[in-house]
Amino acid sequence: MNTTELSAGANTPERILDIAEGLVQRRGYNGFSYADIAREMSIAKASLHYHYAGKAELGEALIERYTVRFGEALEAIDASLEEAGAKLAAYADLYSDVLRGDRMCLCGMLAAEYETLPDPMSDSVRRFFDLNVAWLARVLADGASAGTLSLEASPVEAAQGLLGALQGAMLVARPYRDPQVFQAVAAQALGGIAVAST
Amino acid sequence: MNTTELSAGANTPERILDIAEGLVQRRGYNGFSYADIAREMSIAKASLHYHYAGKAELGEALIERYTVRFGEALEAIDASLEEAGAKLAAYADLYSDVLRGDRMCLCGMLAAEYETLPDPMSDSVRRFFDLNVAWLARVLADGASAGTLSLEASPVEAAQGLLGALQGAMLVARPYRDPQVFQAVAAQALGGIAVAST
DNA sequence: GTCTATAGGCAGATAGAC
DNA sequence: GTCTATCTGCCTATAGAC
Repeated sequence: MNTTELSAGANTPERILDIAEGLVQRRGYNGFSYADIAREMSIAKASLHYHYAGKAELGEALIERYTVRFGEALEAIDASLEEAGAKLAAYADLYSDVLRGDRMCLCGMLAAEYETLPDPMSDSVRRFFDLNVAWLARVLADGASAGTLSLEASPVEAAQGLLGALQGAMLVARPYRDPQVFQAVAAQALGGIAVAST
Repeated sequence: MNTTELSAGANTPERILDIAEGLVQRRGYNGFSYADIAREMSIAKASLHYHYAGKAELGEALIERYTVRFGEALEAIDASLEEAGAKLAAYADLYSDVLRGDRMCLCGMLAAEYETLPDPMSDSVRRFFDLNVAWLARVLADGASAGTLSLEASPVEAAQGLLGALQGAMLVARPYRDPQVFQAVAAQALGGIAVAST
């Protein structure tokens, strides 16, 4: 996913989000503080509260921006690729981008911390997953009716399976600090569904 | 996995581990405190330090006990089942037990928080994964040479894929608070490998 | 072994000057 | 918008009585 910090000349609220996003993806919501952001920006802690009233509001903004970006990436895949298998491969690539710098998917990390999140944040995490499952289920159903994919479960169940496998791939790859582990896991998840690459 | 708190008459160090284990599985290492344990045990915070000098030592003890238990469960599977597919199903059941009470695998949770853990803890998490991958790779290789499983990757890669899929299944099931989601994801991960149920 | 008391630090957050 | 100063609360951890 294109979460890249091309924020050289970005405004302050965006730069805060960029830095906070990386911190959450690496250390989790409960593993970073305003002091971490302030240090990295060479700004005072108190200044951050001007842009985001509290940590909960910052967290919400983080998920909101991330979900919008992800949704746009999914639309871009729909616009540029036809075949379902190719779309799934592109989907997996979205995540392999994330792995650089020992990150996880923002919402995968927050799913682990789910029980400790403020309610608005946990609701937003769930919506991110809903978005992913809905998109995947549609692509899988299309592939199945076109005959290029074979599903052994319902499209929604298969979609949950794919999402889970990819999120899990990022999770277990962390202790090994080896992107290859993610690639192997992802390839296997996709391979279980693909039938013909035409 | 049988992590059940049958610790009615257990001694204090074990009861501390039981409660801390549940807290980490639900809230993460950075999401609980000595105060949480003390409250649940109706004991003073300071008393906990007599049994575990610091949070890091408690965390190490947690992973150590969990890994030993898990290893014993794997040995029990080896002792009671012959066919590789049946062993894999029993392995998945180990995790579905964990899900009760909105928990994750202890080490799956710690893998997310990996970058924030004290070194001895992160090393132990990695050892837990190594143990799992080694066991799974052996079972998969046995199944492949017996002809009951078909592998499209090396045994180790397939093992990583299976581990990742199951850990991911626990992760994405959390926002839905629905064990069925885990079951669907797990079934799909296993289905991608099974060939003949004889 | 468990307690009370407390140290010392860092968290998130606010007030008010500039 | 950003700063300094400060508040309050919780955290991990220790000292020492019982």
